[in-house]
Amino acid sequence: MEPPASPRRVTIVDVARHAQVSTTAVSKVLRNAYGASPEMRAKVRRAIDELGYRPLAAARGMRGRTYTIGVMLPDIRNPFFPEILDGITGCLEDTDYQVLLGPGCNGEKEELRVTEAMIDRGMDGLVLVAPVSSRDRLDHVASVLPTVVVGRHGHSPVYDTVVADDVAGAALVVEHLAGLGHRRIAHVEHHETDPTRTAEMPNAQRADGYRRAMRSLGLDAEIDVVSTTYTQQGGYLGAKELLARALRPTAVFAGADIVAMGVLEAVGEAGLSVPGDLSVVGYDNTTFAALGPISLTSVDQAGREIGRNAARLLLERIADRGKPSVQVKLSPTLVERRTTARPGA
Amino acid sequence: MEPPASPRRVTIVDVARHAQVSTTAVSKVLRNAYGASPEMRAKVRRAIDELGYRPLAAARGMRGRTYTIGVMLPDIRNPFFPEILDGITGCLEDTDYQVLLGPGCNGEKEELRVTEAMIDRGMDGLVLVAPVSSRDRLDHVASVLPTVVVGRHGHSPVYDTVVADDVAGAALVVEHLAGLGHRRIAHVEHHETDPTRTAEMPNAQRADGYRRAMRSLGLDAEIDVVSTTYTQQGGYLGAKELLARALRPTAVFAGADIVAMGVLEAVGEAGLSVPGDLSVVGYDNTTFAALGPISLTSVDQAGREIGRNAARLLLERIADRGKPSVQVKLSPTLVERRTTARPGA
DNA sequence: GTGAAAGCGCTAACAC
DNA sequence: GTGTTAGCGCTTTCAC
Repeated sequence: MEPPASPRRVTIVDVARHAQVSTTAVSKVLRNAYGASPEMRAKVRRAIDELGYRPLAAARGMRGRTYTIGVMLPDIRNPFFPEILDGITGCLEDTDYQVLLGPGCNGEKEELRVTEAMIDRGMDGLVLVAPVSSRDRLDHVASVLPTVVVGRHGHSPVYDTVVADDVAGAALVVEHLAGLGHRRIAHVEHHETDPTRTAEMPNAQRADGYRRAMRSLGLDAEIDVVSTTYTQQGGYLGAKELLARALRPTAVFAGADIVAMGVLEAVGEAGLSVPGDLSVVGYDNTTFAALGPISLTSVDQAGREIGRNAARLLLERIADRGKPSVQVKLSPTLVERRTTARPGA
Repeated sequence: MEPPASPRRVTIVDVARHAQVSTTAVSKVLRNAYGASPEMRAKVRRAIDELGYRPLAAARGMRGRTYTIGVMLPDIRNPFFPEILDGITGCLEDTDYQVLLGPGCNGEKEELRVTEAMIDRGMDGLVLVAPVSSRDRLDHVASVLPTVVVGRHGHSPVYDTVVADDVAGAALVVEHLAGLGHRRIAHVEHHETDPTRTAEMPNAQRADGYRRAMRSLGLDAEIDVVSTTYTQQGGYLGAKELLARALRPTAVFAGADIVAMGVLEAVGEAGLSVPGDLSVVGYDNTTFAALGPISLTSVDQAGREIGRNAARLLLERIADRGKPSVQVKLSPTLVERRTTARPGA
C-alpha cells in the first residue's frame, strides 16, 4: 500500500496548538518580529522543530513577502554568468532569502515572459543580468518590484545598477598589447542595431574604449574595427576578414572570449600561429579561457564581486524602496596567458 | 513626483466586475475549466485583455496549482546541462507552465535546501538533474511532489527517470578507438566514495561500460583505469600518471569533456602531440568540445531529447499522480573530431 | 450554465 | 506581550 497522498502539510495553526500559543506568536517568531518574549520564542522554535514545520511561501506572499529573489540570466551558456550568480547566492545564503533563476533568455520576448512570470510569482526583488529590454520596460519592472540591473550602463532613478568598467577594460587590453610593441591592433566587435539601447550595452562600451585607448596612444591611424556578433562564428568570420588585409594586424582584441575562440580557429586554418603571427585577447575570463590547450589572455570582470554588490543593493532597496538609486562601477583586471607576446616573437 | 507605489494589482474581482460576471466565471475561463459558455469566455477574455490582468501565482497556489515547474541543475557551469534545460522549456513553452531553476548545487546540503525551497514555493512538479542526494531523500521529495529524476540510474516506484545509456556510450568510445587500431586504451574515471549511491551514478556506469567493452573485444589485459575526479585538475593528474607508465597507453577515454581538457594540457606539457602520440576522447559533447582549437571527439547524450522526455513525463505525472513510474533510456552517439586517429599516425 | 460563499496558510491591525 | 480576527487573490463546493 502506498501512503495515501501527502498527509496534509503542517501549518502555523498546528505549531500554535502544539506550543500552546497563538498563531500571531508563531508568525512573529518566524519573522523575527518585535513583540515575543524569549521564553515564547523558545517554545515556538521547539514546536517548529518537533513538527518539522516549514512556512509555505505562497501563503506568506499573500500578505507579506515570499523571501524569494528572482535572477534573470540572459544566457546560461555564457560561463561568465555563473560567477555573478555565485556572488549573489553567497551574499544571500545567511539570510532567509532564496534565489530562483529564470531559464535562459535570448531576446526581448523571452525577457518579458520571464520578468512577468517572476512578478506574478511574488518575487520580493529582481536581479536582471545584461537585459536587452527597452528602458521603458526596465523602468516599469522596477516600479513594480525592487530591481537591480547588472551589466548595463545607463542610470535610472528607479533601479540600482552594477557594471564593470568596459571602457577601462578595453584600455587594459590595448595598453597591454601596445606595451608588447604592437601597433596594428584590431578589434572584433558585436554590432548592435538598436540605436536607443546601443550606448548602454557593454559591447558598445568596449568598442568605444578600444578607440579611445588607441587614440590616446597616438595609434589613431591603426584603428581597425570589424563588426560581427559575439559568437564563435562571428569571431571566425571577423578574423577571416582581418587576415585577408594587405597589411595584417599583429594583434586582435576580441570583444568576448567566445569571439576569441572563433578567431583562434580562423588563425589555425590560415596556417598561422598564436602568438607568433598574431596575438589574441578575449574578454570575460571565462572558464575556457583558462583551459590548458587554449590559455587565452582575457579581461576579468570580477563577476563574484558584481554579484555580491547586486545582492547587497537589492536587500537595501527591499528594506527601503524609496532610497535614491545607486550606481556601482567595478574595475576589471587583465589576466595574461599564452595568446599574447611581442609581435613576430 | 514619483508615482505613488504600485497602484494595486488588477484582480479577478476587477475582471469579473468589468465583464459583468462572477469571479467563478473568470476563474473557470482562466483554467479552461468546464462550465462556461462561449459567449461568457469571450466576454471574460476581453475584460482580461482590456485590464491587462494576470493571475497571481501565489494566490492560485493556495487552492490549486502555481503553474510552476522547478528544475534543479547540479552545476550551472557544466555546459551539458543547458541542453537539457532547452529540451524542458521547449516542451513546456506552449503550456501555461513556467520553469524556474534552482541555483547551482554542488552537494547534498545544497540539494536539500533547494528542493525544500521549491516545495515550500508550491512548485507543481520537479525535475532533478543528476542529484546526489540519497535514495530516501529522492523518494521523500517524490512523495510530496510529482518528480522526474534525470541522469541517475536506478528505479523507483514514485518517480520517473530519464537517462542516457552510459554503458553504451562507453562502448562507443572503446569500439571507435579499437577500430582505429588502438589496444592500450586507458580510462580516467571519477571515483565515487559512497557505495550505496555508486551504481546509480553515470560515472560508475561509464567505467563499467569501458571494462565490459574492453573485455568483449578481448582486451582484458589492457584495462587501465585511473581514479580521479571529473574536473580539469583530475584529468591533468590522471594523464600525468598514465604518461609515466613504462608502456604508455595510445588512447585515453576521459569520463567527461572537462577531464579531457586536463588530459590535453598534460599531454601538451609532456611535449607529446594529439592525436599523433595519444588519442583523446571526452564525454558529453559540451560546447567547448566543438571549439576550433580543441575539436575533441566526444560522446553526445542528446541533452535536448533528455529534457523533452523529462518534461513530458512530468506533465503526465502531474495529470495522474498514481500512474506507474516510467524509465526512459536514450542512446548516445559518438561525435568524431580531431583528437582521435590511428595510433602513431 | 451560473454565482454565492467558504476557505487555502499566512500576516497585520487592533484589542486586551 | 499576547491573542483575536479580518483579509490577501484565488479555486472550489454546492446551491440555484
